Amino acid sequence: MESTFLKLKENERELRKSVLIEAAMNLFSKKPFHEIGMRDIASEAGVSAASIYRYFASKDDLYVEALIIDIGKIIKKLDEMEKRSIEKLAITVVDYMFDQEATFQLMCHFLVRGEEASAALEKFHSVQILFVKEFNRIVKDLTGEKNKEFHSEAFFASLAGVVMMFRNYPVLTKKERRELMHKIALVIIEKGKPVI
Amino acid sequence: MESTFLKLKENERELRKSVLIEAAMNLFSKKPFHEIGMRDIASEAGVSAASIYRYFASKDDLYVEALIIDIGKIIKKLDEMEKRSIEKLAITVVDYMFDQEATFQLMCHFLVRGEEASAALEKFHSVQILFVKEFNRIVKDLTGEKNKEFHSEAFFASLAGVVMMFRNYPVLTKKERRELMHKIALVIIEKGKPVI
DNA sequence: TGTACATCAGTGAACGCGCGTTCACTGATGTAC
DNA sequence: TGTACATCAGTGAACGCGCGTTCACTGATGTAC
Repeated sequence: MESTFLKLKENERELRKSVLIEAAMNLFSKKPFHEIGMRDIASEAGVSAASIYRYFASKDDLYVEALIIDIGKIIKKLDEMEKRSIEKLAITVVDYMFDQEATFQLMCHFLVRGEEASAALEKFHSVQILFVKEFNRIVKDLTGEKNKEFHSEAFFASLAGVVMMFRNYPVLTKKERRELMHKIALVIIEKGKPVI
Repeated sequence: MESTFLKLKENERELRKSVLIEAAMNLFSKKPFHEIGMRDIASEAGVSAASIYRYFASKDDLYVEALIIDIGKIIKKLDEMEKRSIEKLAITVVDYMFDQEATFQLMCHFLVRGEEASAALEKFHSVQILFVKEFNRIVKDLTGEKNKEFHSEAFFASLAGVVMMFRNYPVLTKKERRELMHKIALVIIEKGKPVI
């Protein structure tokens, strides 16, 4: 009985956390990443900034948990993808990173800062490893080949680089940028031909 | 006579600018990118923070000019490379981005922030286009093929992605990370085989 | 040669702001006896 | 049933700090006549 109550409370706590995380994720598409502060997230969620610290140790801690949930969604999306092919995988990944400002910004936020060695960064590193493994599994499932592990790592890293490089590419419209990224993604996976 | 004096003055001004830029570039390897402020750059250069604003309109303006100079150096380095091959090109690019913290951070700084539309960002966009063209030229010179333009774009973007993804990859030592990145870079250019 | 003026590098101090985070407190709910 | 106590979500206000940038000013150098 007691433990059930405790569990309910724990669930409720998790729910509250995810409300805060979703508020943050919402904001990312409304406001430039670097202009978002704790007060913004709080008011988006309808609470005070101080409240957030009941649930997260720091801003980076909230961010890393947000990214974890988001990565879970990507993995799920890739797993449930219909008519799976390596081309479709690439397009889906590129589109996700292009459209979900939150995902991309959070990913860069943690990837680009090295050093520092905070608790949040350690958490991120665990997720990073986990994601690489999951992505590798998905690629393996798809190709059936016993390809060496670093191939799928090369694959994802390349796609990430393409999105980073061209998501704000000048002159082009958003639509053209998307098409360019798709084109390049297909170049990357083009089989049996020189890549460059 | 007058115009000579004016020119000398202009030269001196450019020299002073480059002193500030070099001070900033120096700092990037000493201190995490996001902890560097105008006062740091100023004291590294031996002037006051206010002085910087005699030469640069803003922090981002200084940064973008620093990046321009750095990109010039990369292009020069790639052009002067001995025993040129596409493999060596890849390794050189990867190493440069891995070792020159300044280059990598500045590149990400401008690539990741979109929107905003500041004067500095517009400057960056010109350089971005210019760099893509130069890099394309180098790749073309090297391969001799009439490869389509987006191939060299795919190539560089992939390498950038690899560095972003693995430069702080946990568990591994710095040496192992470098080796991993080299390995992946070679996978990316591996010809006549499936990329993934 | 001397004097008045213009130019501009350089600066210390301050402005103004916003940030992440903490504190002391309230009030609601559940628990113990 | 009532009372004392514990727990904890939530908060307004403040802390403390550092940032990019501006301002009013000094002083050196060059120019004009």
